[in-house]
Amino acid sequence: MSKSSKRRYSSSSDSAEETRKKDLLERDEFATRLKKRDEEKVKKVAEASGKRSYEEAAKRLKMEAEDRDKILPKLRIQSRRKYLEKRKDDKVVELEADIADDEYLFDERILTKREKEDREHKKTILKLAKEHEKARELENVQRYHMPQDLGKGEKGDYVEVDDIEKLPHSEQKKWEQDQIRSAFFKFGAKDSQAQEEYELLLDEQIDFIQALQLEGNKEKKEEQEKSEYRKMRMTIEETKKSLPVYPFREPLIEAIRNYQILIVEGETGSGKTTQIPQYLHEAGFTADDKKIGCTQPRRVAAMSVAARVAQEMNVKLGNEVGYSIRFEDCTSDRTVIKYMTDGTLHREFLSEPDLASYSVMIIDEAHERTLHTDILFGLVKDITRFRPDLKLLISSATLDAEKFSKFFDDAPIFRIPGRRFPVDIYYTKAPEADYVDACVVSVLQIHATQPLGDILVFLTGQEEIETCVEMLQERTKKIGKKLKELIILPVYANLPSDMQAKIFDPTPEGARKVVLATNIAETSLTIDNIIYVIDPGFAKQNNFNSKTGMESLMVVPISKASANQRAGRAGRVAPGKCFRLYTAWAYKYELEENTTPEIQRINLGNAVLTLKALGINDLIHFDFLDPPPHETLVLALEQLYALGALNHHGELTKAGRRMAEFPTDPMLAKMLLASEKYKCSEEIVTIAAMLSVNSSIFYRPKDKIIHADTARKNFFHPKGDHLTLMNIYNQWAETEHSVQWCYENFVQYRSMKRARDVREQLASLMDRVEIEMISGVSDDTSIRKAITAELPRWVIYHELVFTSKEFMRQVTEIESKWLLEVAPHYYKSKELEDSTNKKMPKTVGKSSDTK
DNA sequence: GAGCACTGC
Repeated sequence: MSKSSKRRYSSSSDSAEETRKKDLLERDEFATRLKKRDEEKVKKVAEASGKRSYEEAAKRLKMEAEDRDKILPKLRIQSRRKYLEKRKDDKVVELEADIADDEYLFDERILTKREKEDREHKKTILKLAKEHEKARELENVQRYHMPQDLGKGEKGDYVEVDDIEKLPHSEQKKWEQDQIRSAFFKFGAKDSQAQEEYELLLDEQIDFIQALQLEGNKEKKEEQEKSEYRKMRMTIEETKKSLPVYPFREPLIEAIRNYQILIVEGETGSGKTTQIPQYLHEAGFTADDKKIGCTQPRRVAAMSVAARVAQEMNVKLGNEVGYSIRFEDCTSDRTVIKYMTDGTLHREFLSEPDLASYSVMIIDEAHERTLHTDILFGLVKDITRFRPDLKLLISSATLDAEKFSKFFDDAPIFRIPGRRFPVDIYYTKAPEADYVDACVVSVLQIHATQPLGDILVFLTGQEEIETCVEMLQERTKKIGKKLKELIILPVYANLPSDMQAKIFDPTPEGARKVVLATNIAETSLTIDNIIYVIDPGFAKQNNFNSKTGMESLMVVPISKASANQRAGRAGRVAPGKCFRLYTAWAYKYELEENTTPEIQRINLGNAVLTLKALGINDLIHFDFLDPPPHETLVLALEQLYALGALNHHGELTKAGRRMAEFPTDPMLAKMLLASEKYKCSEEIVTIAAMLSVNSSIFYRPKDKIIHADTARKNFFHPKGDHLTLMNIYNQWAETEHSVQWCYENFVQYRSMKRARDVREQLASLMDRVEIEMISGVSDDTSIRKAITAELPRWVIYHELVFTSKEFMRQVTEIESKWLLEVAPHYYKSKELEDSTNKKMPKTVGKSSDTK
């Protein structure tokens, strides 16, 4: 190195040092501004409601109700006028879809009898809407299925037939109702005798052998006797006392007082999720304006549990008891019991790193080991060290408790029994080569030989399910009317909501329902009346290869824990049977004990950025329950450096601090920031929103593939998928977010609605990170330049996925010189020239998502 | 011409 160049090097390093210092200073200033903003917001909320006693609050509620009654007629006229001005049939349809979606949300725990009432109710609403009245306020009332905000003793115009019945149900209520129904099930000699002759109809059969029983702790007889009693209407108080957790109330409170961290081991149906926060509230843990927090892995769970607890405590949802999930914060300054999703708490850490407003934090369903729950373990463990007053409860199903206890410095384990019926487990004598075919045979075999009761089959994906549906339809048609009716229903996340809802329709008398489901039925959906489970033992799993940076979605054998969870689905209503399409030997020796936790399987870009923003610099030594692979962390850090979120010291830059505000992959966050420079923030926000609804925009049913694909071609943009996505969104927005439009174009309304929600959230976050929303100033090129910031390479792909082959999803063509413009710290011009000579892979520059 | 388990922010 020559002297002059050496000098130049050192001087440039000096200025780099200055830039770094300046950036860090700006970052801290930005962080201070954010904090101030948050504090002002909190202050405003507090001022608005003030510190009121309980009586005052009740009084105010009543006054509010009176006020509203006064202005209600006025509002009605206003809303009617507005409605007439902008009369669109779409609106009515949209309302219908909204209701359907909301119903779907809650239907999981809803009874068949109720569904009828629901449908009636929906019709009434639509009728009303069509009369051009109350449309607006109905929308508000119906949105969350909340009881109306009325004073005591008052009745609203369209109060639900039975307010209590309308509320989402907790596990416990479900249990109670299940008991009633189980009494009606027909298990009799008459059935099996009559069906013996059908066995001859089946040309093939699978030999199953019973190996063991998944133990239940309730005998059927005992429960059936009890069900007579249960049929009588129980008061809330009686119901609460009948829960398995109830006898443990005092010892549990005692244990929580004595120990800072407690592992609560309890099976489903023990009532722990709904009762423990109430016990703690009653025991005075919410004094001094402190809250009890409880995290759930799923949105629906957070909402429905909160609703149940509000009902039990006889308060309005959102006041003393509330929930907070993305897009929806249903809490107030009076909230003392707050249910939330684990991801929400993770985000909350950014504005309240010490959880100062909580006295107790409950991490529920810890055994599910979601990414957010795993990160929370490390964060809350850290906090308990400097906040001795914070109580921590880790609630989990059996088996994992010991592990949690060990992680949390040998915290004591508190065991609560659950309630479950026994499930007989059957294995095949020999391995099955084609498990889809084996499923079909097993279903027919059960249908022909076993007493009535619905069947749940676990398959791996949409295609498999569609094949299986076809095969079953064909076979049952051949057999004809000799067998009882078999209702075949598919369910997977990408299936439109109205079709999903069909699995909740009651099975007609004398018929049998068979539900073909993905893993969605393992935890997310609970279907009534399932007596038989068929488990081929496979699932699709996402895996991230940090060496290639590629994600893969492949069919893998499930774990023992997962197999037992599936079997348990048969024992909710009555004693059940689970048919495993693998051998007992395979179960014992080939299946893993537990599914690899998510944190070890996925790209950690966003997680690492959030942790950095929380001031955790040494991620390699962060206290993980199960640490992610070293390479994954390194790759995430490298990627953040490439995006300019970290400087070469590994410190968070100002850009990084801003990026951390977005609940997206860091690549997308960078793209959003870059839109400022290229004056296309509106467009980029749309694209980011569309990208984050992850490729479930198109609905592609097997029988209408051609139609669906033609419809898709209409949106094609020659410059790439990102712009195509923007086209789709804009066209949809132009139709005023029409449902009809979605149907016509084979676009999933649910996904589009979600994109709209995400878009709104991103837009407000843009304001938060001080970026103006600009549109229409720029052309395709600047939009594509901004996209380039997403990932400074030659083609921009949003995802790299290995399924049957390597796929780039969402591809946009870019020019190599833009890389230099966007990421000068990462690319040198020489490097680019060299590599442009190299032969590109075939897919480069081609659009993979829209052909 | 190919394909996309499930969540969550």
